[in-house]
This record gives sequence, structure tokens and C-alpha cells, in this order.
Amino acid sequence: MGYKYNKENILETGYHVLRKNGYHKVGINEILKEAGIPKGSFYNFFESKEDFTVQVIQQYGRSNRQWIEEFFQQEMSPLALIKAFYKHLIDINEQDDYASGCLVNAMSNETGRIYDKLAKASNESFESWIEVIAGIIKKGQDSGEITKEHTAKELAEFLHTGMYGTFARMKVTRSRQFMDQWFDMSMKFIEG
Amino acid sequence: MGYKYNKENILETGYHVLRKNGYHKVGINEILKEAGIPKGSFYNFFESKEDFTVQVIQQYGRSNRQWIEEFFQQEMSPLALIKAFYKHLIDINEQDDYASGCLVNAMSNETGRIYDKLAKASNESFESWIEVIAGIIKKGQDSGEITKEHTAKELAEFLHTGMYGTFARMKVTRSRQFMDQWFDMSMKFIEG
DNA sequence: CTAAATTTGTACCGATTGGTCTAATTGGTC
DNA sequence: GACCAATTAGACCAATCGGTACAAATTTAG
Repeated sequence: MGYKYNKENILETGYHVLRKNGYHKVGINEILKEAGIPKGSFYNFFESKEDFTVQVIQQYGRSNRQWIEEFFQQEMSPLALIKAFYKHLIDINEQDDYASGCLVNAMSNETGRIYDKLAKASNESFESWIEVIAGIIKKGQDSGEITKEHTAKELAEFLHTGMYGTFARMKVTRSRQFMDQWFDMSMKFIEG
Repeated sequence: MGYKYNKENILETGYHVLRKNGYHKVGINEILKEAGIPKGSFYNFFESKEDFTVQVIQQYGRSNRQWIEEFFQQEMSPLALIKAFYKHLIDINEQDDYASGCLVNAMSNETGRIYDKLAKASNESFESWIEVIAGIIKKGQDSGEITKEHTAKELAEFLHTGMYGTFARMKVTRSRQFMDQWFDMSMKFIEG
């Protein structure tokens, strides 16, 4: 049978709330209200707000990695996959009305130098995605589509951190202009 | 004679506190304590926390633009100036023990989509810097040192937002590794 | 069916949040 | 020296913060 609430649903709610508002703007009460659970259940599942946020980041890291892996299973060349991937991420942000960006980017910037556990969780999620992205880039290098001037991992990191940079611009301009511009320049870069 | 406190000093204190902690983590009381002023004086000078932060960003935008302009007056080629500039920014962040990054990046990510006034101030500061950086890049393009494949403004934006992206990585890894890697790749990119 | 363990729900805690209010003081101007 | 506006100072405000306490309800184990 199980009990009334479960961790995964609460984490899912926390993901949306934290991604949109950041860490310090959001109070526990808002998460409780949004998830429709009483405080006792929250602190039964999680030690603290920080512990909760760590688990939100971890779950998001895992599920997003899985999503990336599936995305890359489409029938396209590695370079086309990379392009479709980042184009898709830009589209998602447009559909979201440029409201949130990436949870890991937001947490890294806001809390990365203040809370060790959040920094660790953010870093681990990021690196797990880079692994997958670098894997596809490597294939593109082997087939000659993508430059060999840098390692696959270096290119993956360059791309993904580059996109993170555009999130700051996206949020204040409320447009995809900078992301599209970044996309064109970055794709030219990796083609060599 | 003037009165006991003045706005500029309070803004300067606010800059350091906000850059390190972000917007929502910091309370007015902490700023008061750090600046050594009573609450009455704060609300005599500033309408609200948001208004205060806008002015912090604006003052930082102005003073930093001036600093950039002076930096670029050194006797070096445009490309060498750009390299020295970003190398210097990386050095500053290392000396700061990777604690803060850039105020405008932090505010853009944390508040850019929530508070219109902070978004506007952040965007204006950013663009005023881009103007100066693009000016030097243009000179480098004219002398053939820097690629003409993209406009000077596009290149300036690509560089500066790219660096912003590395701040997220810097904060969680507490190292300059990603910034150095970004530097090498980006400089290769603008050389064409 | 009972007992133990877990989860649920809510009242409550001290501390802090951004902000207001008012009185005392200061400074510049006539 | 008088007057007025600006500044200084800090007590105070309701609301919210993250977190605790504990009883009631529910599930699981035996």
C-alpha cells in the first residue's frame, strides 16, 4: 500500500520551485504548499532544506542524464545530434518564457561557494552530463565531423558552460537572441 | 561639511556583500552592520532593498567600465590587450579564492527573471562593458589580428558570456582549471 | 490481532525578514 | 541666532524564516 506521500513527487515539485526561484528566495513553506504536504512529512523525509536541495539536484541529474542519453539515440550524425540537442535546449527555454534556465547553473552560481554539499551535488550532475555529451563528440571526431584540436571532454565543457553563460543574458533580456548567436558561433567552433 | 554617511560608501559595501552572497541570502541588517550605519539612514538614501541593489549595480557598472577603459590604454596590441584582460580577470578570481565571480552575472542569474529593475540595471551594465571590449576587438580586426568571421560585438559578447558560464563551474570546483581551459579555447577562437 | 515502527498533521519556537515610525540631532541658509 | 530641511538613531512592526515537538493516524511485521 505505502504511505500517502512519496519522496520522488516532493523532489519533483522542489525541482520546479527551486529552478524558477533559486535557493534563498524559496522557503520551506512554499515547497510544502506547492507539494501539498505537511511539514512533518517533509522533515520525515529530509533532514534540512540543504539536504532536500541536494536530493533535488541529484534526482534531476540522474533523470536528465537519462534523457540526454535517449536523445542521442536518434538516427543522426554526431554533429547533427549535438546541434539538435542544443537547439532543443534553447527551444525549451523559449517555451518556458526564459524563466528558469538550468537548475544546476542556478544552484552553482547562487550557492556553489557557500554550501559544500550543494556544490558537490551540482558538480556531479554537471559532470555526469558532460560524460554523455563528450561521448557523442568523440564519435564526431572519429568520423571527422568535429575538430580534433581539443579533446572531446574539453569541447563538451566549452559548449555546456558556454550555454550556461547565455542563461544570465537570457534572463535579463528575456529573449533567445543571445542563445541563438552563441549557438551559431559555438557550432562553427566545434566544426573546426 | 556634509552629514556623517554618504551613499557611495554604502553602495561600495553593498557591492562586496551582494557579490559574495547574492540577493536573497543577504538581509538589510547585514548590510547595515557591514556598512556601520543605522536603518534610518539607509532608508533615507534608498527606497527599498531592490532600489538599493539597482544603485549598487549601476555604480559598479560605471566604475568597472572606467577601469576597463583604463586597462585598454596600456601599450599593447588589441589581441594582447584582450588576452591580458581576461587573464587578469581570472587571476582576480583566483586571488578572491573563487568566492564571488561577477556581481552582474550573479544578479542576472538569481534575479534577472524575477525583478524587472534589477534585470534592466544588470543588462545596462553588461552592455556598457561590451561596448568597450568590442571597441578593442574592432581594432584587432582592422589590424588583422582578430577574426572577421563575426562582428566585434558578437565576439565581445561571446567572450564575456563565455566567461560568465565558467563562473558557475569555478564556484563548485573551487579552481581556475575551467577558466584557463575556457581562456585557451576562446582565444584560439577569436584569432580565427 | 496486536505491537512496533513509521508517517502524518499541526502547533509552536526563536530568529530574522523588509520596512515604518518618530524623536533627536545636524547642517545650511536667511 | 533662528528656522527648516535633511539626516541620524533605534525601537518597533507583522510576516516569514528554518526547524522542533509531539500526538494522532496509519502501515507493516510478527
